[in-house]
Amino acid sequence: MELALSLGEQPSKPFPKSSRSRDLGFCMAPADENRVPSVRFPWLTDNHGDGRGLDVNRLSLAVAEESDEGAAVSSPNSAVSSFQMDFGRIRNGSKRGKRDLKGAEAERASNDDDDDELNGSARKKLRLSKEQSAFLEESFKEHSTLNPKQKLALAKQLNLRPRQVEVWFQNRRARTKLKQTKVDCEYLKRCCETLTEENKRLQKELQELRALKISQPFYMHSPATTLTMCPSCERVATAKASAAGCQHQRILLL
DNA sequence: GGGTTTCAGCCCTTTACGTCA
DNA sequence: ACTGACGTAAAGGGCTGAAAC
Repeated sequence: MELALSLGEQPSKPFPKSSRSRDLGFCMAPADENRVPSVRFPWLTDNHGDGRGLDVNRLSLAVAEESDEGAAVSSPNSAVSSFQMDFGRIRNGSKRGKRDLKGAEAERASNDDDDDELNGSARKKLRLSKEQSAFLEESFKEHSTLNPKQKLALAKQLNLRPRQVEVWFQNRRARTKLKQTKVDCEYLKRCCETLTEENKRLQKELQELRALKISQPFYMHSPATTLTMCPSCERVATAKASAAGCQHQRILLL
């Protein structure tokens, strides 16, 4: 499978909505770089005869042509799922259903023979091939969002429906955000631990000083208002201690 | 020019499926 | 063979901005 696509041009609206299209500003490695999907796809030349994964070749879908936003050719299983999903959406009157009505109708018109097989069946989830995932990943590194042209180009290049590319990018952004959230969470956790340690240390110091106050009550004559900060050790000291050159004694009135 | 409607894109949550230990 | 955890494709709904009216 040849994967050579230049998305050269910048999206016309790369991050069109400031509040919603948040540029996460970093690029993470794919979560499952080494994962090799074992499901084989019939549009890949070495797929045949494996017997593993979805046996979509046996579905009597004669149509490889997709009408969805102009994608040229798609996989048989994506054709199956696309039809099923569009049909469901239209039946339910969902927003997406309305959006895809035209394409789905066209598709259905060319798939009338398959109605009986597909009615009421659950969606068939496909897994993208390693090559498809890798290419999408590369594209994502270039831009985390796609304009319609880029989406179509990617879809055509990868033999996917534009909707699949769109969904992949949505899910990919979600994964990126989730990872970033986890990283942030870890950072905050460490901050919290550090602050807890600091708090413990200060509490301990406070206890020591209180004990000192009890054991050496004569140092405690000065009222709190006369306390000054020792410039060398930056601790609060009595005026007397300070005037005497501050021996860095921990004399505090608490 | 401002209000309304429609459309499309995005995000978030959930569902369902595939894979693996 | 079975099962639970995990990853991920996809659905559905809400929100928003842009364009058309």
